Amino acid sequence: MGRKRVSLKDIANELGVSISTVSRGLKDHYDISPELKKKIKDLAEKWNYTPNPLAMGLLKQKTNTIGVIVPDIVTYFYASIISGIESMATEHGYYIVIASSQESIKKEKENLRNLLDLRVDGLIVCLSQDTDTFEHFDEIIEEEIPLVFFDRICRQQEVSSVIIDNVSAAKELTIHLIQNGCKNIAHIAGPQHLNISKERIEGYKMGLNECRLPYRPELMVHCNLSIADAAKVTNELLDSNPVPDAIFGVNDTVIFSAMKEIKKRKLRVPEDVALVGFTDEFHATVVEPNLTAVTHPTFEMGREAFSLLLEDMDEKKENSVRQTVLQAKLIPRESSLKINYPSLSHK
Amino acid sequence: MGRKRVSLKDIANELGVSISTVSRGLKDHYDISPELKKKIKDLAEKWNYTPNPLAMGLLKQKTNTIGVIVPDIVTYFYASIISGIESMATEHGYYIVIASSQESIKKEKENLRNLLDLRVDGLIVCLSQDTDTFEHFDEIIEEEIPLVFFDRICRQQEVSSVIIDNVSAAKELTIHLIQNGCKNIAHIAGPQHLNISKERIEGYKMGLNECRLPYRPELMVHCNLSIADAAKVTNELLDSNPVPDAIFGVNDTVIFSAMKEIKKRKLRVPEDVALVGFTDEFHATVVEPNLTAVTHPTFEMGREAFSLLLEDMDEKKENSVRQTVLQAKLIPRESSLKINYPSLSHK
DNA sequence: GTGAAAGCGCTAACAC
DNA sequence: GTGTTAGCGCTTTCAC
Repeated sequence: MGRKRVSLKDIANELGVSISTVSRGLKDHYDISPELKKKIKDLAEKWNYTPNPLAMGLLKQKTNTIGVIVPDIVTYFYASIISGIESMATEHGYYIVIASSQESIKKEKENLRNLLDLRVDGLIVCLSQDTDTFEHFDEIIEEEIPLVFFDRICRQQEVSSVIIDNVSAAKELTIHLIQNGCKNIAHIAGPQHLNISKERIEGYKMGLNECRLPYRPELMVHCNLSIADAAKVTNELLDSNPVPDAIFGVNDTVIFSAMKEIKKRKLRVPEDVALVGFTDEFHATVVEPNLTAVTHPTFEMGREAFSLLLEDMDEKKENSVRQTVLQAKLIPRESSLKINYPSLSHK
Repeated sequence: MGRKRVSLKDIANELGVSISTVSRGLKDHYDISPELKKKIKDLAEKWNYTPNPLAMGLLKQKTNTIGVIVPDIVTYFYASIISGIESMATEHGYYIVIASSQESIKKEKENLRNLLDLRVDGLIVCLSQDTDTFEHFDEIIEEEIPLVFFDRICRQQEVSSVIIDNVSAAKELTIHLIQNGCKNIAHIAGPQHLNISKERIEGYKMGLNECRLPYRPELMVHCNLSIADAAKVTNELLDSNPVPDAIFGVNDTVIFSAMKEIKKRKLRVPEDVALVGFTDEFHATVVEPNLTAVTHPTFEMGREAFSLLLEDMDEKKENSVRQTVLQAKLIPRESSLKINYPSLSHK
C-alpha cells in the first residue's frame, strides 16, 4: 500500500497551527488572516491535499457514491445506459459502483445487499429477467433510500422510473409491418412478469386492432430472453399453421436468433418472413439484411435516470415519485421492407 | 436520505453494555460470556447490522474498492473485460468503480485524480488512445499504489500488466492470409505510440518475412481508431497501386469501416479484398461475410488483471512486477477464405 | 469478562 | 482570528 495521503493534521503540524484553522483556511471561512490563508492553501496545493472522503462520509452521512444494478454489463443496451449514467454522475461529483445480476434474482438481491452495506447514497436498477417478486425493495422504499428503476420496472406508484413508451413503439412497429403487406404477424414475447413484455404485447395488439386485423393467440409465443429459447420458439412458429409472414421480437437478441433459424431454412428475409427487433442493438445495422427496430435513446435514458435520482437525493426537496417516459424511434431498415419504398428503392 | 443504519452504539444501548463489548461479541473475541454473545449476535442479525465501511476504511486505511479506467464502456471488448474484473472482485469482496476516459488523455488524468481522491485500494487501467506520455502515473508508482495495466500498457518494467501475445497473433493472421492466396496485404495500423499498434505491426512483418514476401511500406497506413479515419485510409489504399488483395486491421472497428467502404465500391469480400480484424468484437459473427479475427479471452483478461492487482494489494508479499501474456485464437471465417477449405466448402 | 479511551480525518459549535 | 472539543462508527490497548 501507498504511503498515507496527507491530512489536515500534517498541514497543521507543518505550519504550527491547529487543524481547524487549516480546515477553515481552505474554505475561506470566517476571516483567517489572508497571509495564513495563503500559506495554508499553498501548502495544501503543494502536497496535493484532498479531503478524505471516508472521513467526510462518516461525518456527513453521505458517500457521493451511487450503486447501479444491471442484468449484465456486456449488452450494448446496458453498457450505453451505464455510460449515460457515468457521464452525468461525473459531472455532479458522484462515483458509480456497478454490479450485475446476470439476470438472476438471487444475484440481484446480493447486489442490493452489498451496495447498501457500502452505504451508497442512491441506487439505479434494471430488474433481472428472473425478478418476479419485489419484496427485496421493501427495505429501500421504507427507509426512503433514493431509488430509480429503468426499463424493467416495478412498483411504479412508489418508485421513480425511466422507461420508453413501449406501447406506442410496439404499435408503430406492428402497423409498419402491416403497411408492408404482412398479414400473419407473429410476436415473440418476453417473460410474462416483465412490464416490457406486457407493454409490447399491448402495443402489438393495438396495432393489429387499428388495422382491423384479428389477434391470433397461436401467433403469440413467449420465451425467456436467451438465444437458445428464441431459436426454439422460432422453429415452432415456422412449423405452425399459418406460417407467419413477419415476426416481431420483444428485443433484438431474440430476433437475431430468429434470423439465424430462418436463414438455416433457406427462407428469405424480408420476402418470406419480415423481421423487426426492438432495442436496436449496435449490430442491427451490421447484419444482413439490416434490422428494422425502434431505437432507444440509451445514453439519454442513463442521464435521465441519474437526474431523477439526484432529485431524490436532494434532501431539501419533498421526494415525489416521478416517471419519465421517453419515445423510441422507428428505424425502417431492410428486414421489414417487403414493398419497396420510393426513398429506399435504389437499395 | 434513509434513516441512519444501525451502529454498534445502538446495539450497545439496547443491551445496556458498552460498544467494545458488542464489537468483541460479534467477532468471538476473547471470552465474552456465551449468553451475552448470543444476545448480541441475535440483535445484530435482527437489526441487519453491517459494519460501516467508512468507519472501517478510516481505521484500516483500506476501502475495499478498486478503480477501473477504460477508454470506453460501450465497446464489447472493454465491457466484457469489466465483466471479468467484476466477477472476480465480487468473489473477493471488492467493489469496483468505473471511469471512462473517452480515449482522451485529459479525461484519463481526471479519472486518475478522482479515483485516488476516493482512496481506492488499487487501479486497473487501459490507456486511452491519446495517451502518449506517461508521467501521470509517476505518483502512483512512487507511492506504490497497486496498479495493473491491460491491453494498452506502458512502463512495463515498473507496472504489472495483462496483455495478449500480439506479435504471434498478428503473425498468424498474416500467414493465414498468405495461405489463402493473398499477395498484397495491407495493414491499417493504430496510433504509433500504442504498444498494441507496434506489436501487431511487428507480427505482420514477421508473417510476411516467414513466407518470403517483401514488406511494402506503401501498404502500411496508420489511422486513429475512429470509423471516419478508417474509412479515409481504406479509400486511400483502394486507390493506390498495387490495390491490396487483403487488409489486416489493427482492430475490428477499423475493419468494419473498411468493409463498408469496400461494399460501396461494389468490390467483393473476400474475392476482391480479403479482410481480417483483430479483437473479435461480438458482431464479427453477424456481419456478412463473417469476419475472420483473433478472439481475445476478454473475461479471463479481466479476471487475471484483478488477480495481479490482488497480489499487489496483499501487503504481506513483496510486490514484484509481473506480466501475464494470454494467447489470442485465430478464428477463420468467411471474410478471409479466398480458397475454399474442405471443411467450409459447403458454405 | 467488561468498560474506558484513543485515534483514523474531518467539521462545526463553542470558547477566548 | 484562532484553538478546543465533540462526534461520525469502529477497533484495540489498557484498566479494573
